[in-house]
Amino acid sequence: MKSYDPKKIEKKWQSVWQKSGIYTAADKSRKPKFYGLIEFPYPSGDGLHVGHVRSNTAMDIICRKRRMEGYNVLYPIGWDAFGLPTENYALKTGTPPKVVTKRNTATFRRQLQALGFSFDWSREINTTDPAYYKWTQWIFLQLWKHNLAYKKKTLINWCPKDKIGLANEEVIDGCCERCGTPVEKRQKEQWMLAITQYADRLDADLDTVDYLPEIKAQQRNWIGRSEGAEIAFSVEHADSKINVFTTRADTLFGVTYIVLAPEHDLIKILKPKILNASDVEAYISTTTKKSEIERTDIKKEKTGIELKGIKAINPATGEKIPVWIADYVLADYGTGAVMAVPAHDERDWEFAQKYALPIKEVVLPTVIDKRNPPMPGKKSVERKNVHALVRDPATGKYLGLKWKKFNWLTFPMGGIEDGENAITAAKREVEEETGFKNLKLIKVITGQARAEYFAAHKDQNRISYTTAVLLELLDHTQAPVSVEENEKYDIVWLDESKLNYEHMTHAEIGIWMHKLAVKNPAYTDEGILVNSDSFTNQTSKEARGAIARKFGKIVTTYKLRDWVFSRQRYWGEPIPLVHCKQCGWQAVPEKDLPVTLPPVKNYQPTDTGESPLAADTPAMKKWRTVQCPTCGAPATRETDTMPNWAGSSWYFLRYCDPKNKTSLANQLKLKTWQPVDWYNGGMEHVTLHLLYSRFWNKFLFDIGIAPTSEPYVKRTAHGLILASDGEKMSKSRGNVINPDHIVAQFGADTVRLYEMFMGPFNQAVSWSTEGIIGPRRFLEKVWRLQKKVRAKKVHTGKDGVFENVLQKTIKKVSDDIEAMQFNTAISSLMILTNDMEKKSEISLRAYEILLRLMAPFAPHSTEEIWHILGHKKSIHLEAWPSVDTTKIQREVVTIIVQVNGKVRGSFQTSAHSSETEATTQAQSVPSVKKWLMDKTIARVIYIPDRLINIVIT
RNA sequence: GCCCGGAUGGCGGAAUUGGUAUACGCGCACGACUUAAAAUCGUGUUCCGAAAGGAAUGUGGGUUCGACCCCCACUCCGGGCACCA
Repeated sequence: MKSYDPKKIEKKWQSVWQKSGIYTAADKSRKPKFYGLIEFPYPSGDGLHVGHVRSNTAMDIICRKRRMEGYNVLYPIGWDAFGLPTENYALKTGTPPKVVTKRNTATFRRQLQALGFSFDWSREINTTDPAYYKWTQWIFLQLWKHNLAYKKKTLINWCPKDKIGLANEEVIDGCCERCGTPVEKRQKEQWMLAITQYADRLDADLDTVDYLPEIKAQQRNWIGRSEGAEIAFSVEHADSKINVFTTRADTLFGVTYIVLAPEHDLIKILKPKILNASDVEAYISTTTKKSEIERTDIKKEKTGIELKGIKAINPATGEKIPVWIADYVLADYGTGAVMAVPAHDERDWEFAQKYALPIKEVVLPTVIDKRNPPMPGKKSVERKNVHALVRDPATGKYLGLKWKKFNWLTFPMGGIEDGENAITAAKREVEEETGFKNLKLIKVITGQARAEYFAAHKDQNRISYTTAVLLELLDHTQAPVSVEENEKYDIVWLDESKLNYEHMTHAEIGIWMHKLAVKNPAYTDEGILVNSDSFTNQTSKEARGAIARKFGKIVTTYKLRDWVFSRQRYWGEPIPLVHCKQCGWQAVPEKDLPVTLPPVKNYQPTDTGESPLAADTPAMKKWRTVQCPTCGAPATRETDTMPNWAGSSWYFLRYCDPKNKTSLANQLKLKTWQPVDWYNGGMEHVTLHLLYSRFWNKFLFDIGIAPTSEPYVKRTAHGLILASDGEKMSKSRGNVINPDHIVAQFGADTVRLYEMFMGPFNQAVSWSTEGIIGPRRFLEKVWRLQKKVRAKKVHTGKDGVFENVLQKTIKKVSDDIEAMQFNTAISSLMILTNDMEKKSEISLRAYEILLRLMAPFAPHSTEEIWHILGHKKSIHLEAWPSVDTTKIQREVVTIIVQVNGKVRGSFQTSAHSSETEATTQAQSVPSVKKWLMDKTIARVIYIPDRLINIVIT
């Protein structure tokens, strides 16, 4: 037997597979189809990353298993090759992006092939190939024809370093996603795609797909669906109305002012009436000059300015309220105007506090005393109460009353009488009940709380509206306390840890403690309405709908914005439109597609931010000048290009028919392969790319091209591979692992196994240079098992006691691959291998089952052994082993014996023993006996075939 | 601040979802083979303890015959969103 030498066998099999085309997907087949997809790589100059290897191997294992299970599998590969790094490289070196791309894809192709992925290379695509981007342009034209693409002068995010407009999605913490430079705002005409028109479906249809829950959550979060109400506030002495969007219509009676975004249109209309117009203008100009980071910095203090002379009218109360502008209100969310309810919104509270605006409470926190709930049928009495929280600064303890007649522990408390406020009432109660009279007010714990309970001593239900006041003891001087009061309770001092509903009688205490703990006292939760006219005493939920319907209308808004689709760059798909002075924007006729990128000398965007295609050179002028397709007059091409999200928004469709010259893909072929059954990729793409491609697919579905409304049935995500220092791999840190090197050192099969074994697939893991030897040793062990195979070519039906282990492994590996638990699948293969190694000989049948189970993980070495065993056909065309579940059950089982929950021994017995049998046997186990001596058995818990727990007293 | 994850030996990580915690791999120690080394194989490897036994899954409580797993409170780490009204 030769020794295992991956260098000799891997190249050989790769070229055999390539020549025989065993991974080529058949457009026509009687087998069921399976479409497995990975995110096609961006062929960067750095070459393949070990992270690519991880995700590609995972889907490769799944696809290989599907083939063995009898599926017609499509596992395609291509290049998402438009984009900035290539263009920047071209800029630096003068090498045309086309050339760079060709070189990089060649490297990637070689690297991917060296890892033995079962891609159907005959379907390779490249987004920068004019034959491909012809259809990207075609799709754009369909969007344009359906009014989903429009040009709009808009404030865009501008990166001064890259000189490029960025989509909101490409701005991270106010900085450019690529280079980290703070982003500026610039006015620019941009092509936009109206993705917001699909917002509702993009959200709702998530219910129909099988994505990991966290992926759905992130998509929903990004779409930001929010149901609320739009309410119009009329402006005094003006025709204009201010529309606000709110999710809390129940707080309408608490609105004390209105705030407009500085960009709000109404400001210009109202300008003649604004008394302080010049100050207002000054404020607006300072805010628009602020950078995105400054403006959205949540920690900064809010600023604003009142529109003097303007009053809005609260439609619910008829009150005249001031109108402000402030940059904490976003122009492009909702209506760009908010109704401010400082009592119930933290931002409004902060603003009101700063500018001394009134605060009106309309929602009270409500508790029902669980220990003492209102009794149905008893009459209800309302009371206004005060609770006095008195702290002794010397000890930090709080004054409490331990009642003698009832099992109560309370604060000093009582009703607020006529002529009193909460503070005077609190001080009076403290003195009456405890005698302490020298008290300092710390604060009124803002607002009332509403509590419902049954007052047994009065046989009535109480609804109390209680204010809590925090006081501090100045000294221990005590006035005499009446005999009557003294008989009621003892004074106790309570530690802060006792201030909760478990120890104390007050149901409201949780509210007090919460309010004491937070800085911002606005009550933003739901409750019961007060001061709200006919809505008073309704719950927030009831009132929200009712008020919205009475004073406005119910609407849904989204955080999602339209997609900025223009880039002022060279290395992207030219937007296929021309502009004619007479006819306006015109589509390039379909027969003239693709609009190809002309060669240019200089890839540098102009300082005004125009694409190199707009450069003032004769060659570019010549490229730009065309005839208007409608009137024939001279017209000009659009010089903006598409973002690199464009090509990846529909590539999964092109794979179905990659060479089609007359349509983006043949309808029959699309129907054969769509939708993608399983799409795996990085978490970093689950918001943007996933959303954009779902949008394009939905649009293509609507116009009858894509066969399904959702492109992906199932979406999973892999974790990152970090360097051994736990940091991200990067050239600058010098901690990058090059797949070429490790393939050369250990072989592709070892690399594949290691990357699948190193940790849970969905979690980030650090690369370990030491750990990779484990999988290599494992492969060598499997290799050496060859010599233990008894009687080659003779199969027997079963393998005795060993059969059980074998069947369990088949089940475990099969299940684990489906759940992407590759690490435990490999672990169970190792266990089986270790078992086999301990035997003096193994059956050919058992060995071949092991090889077939391993084939998706280690395709080269298993193929080689398969042929050494005498097979002529590829192992990858063999059937996946099936489980015989009857053989998983064992006849003899080990039962664990516990005494009082602690393991004291175990015994072997036949399966399915009765409880009585098991109990008798358990009691006779020597190591158990001594624990049972002189003890009475109180109870026995028996889990059949597993465990018995004897409870003694 | 909000929403998702996560915390288990020296290290990466298992645990049938409430039933023997630490599978599998790395590392380490000792042994075999060898002139020697590498490779390979064998044995051991959570902690305390000579042993009997005890303790232990981030911390503190709870439910249970029994908790890594469920509940409550908290600490730390990672990811996403972030003035979204």
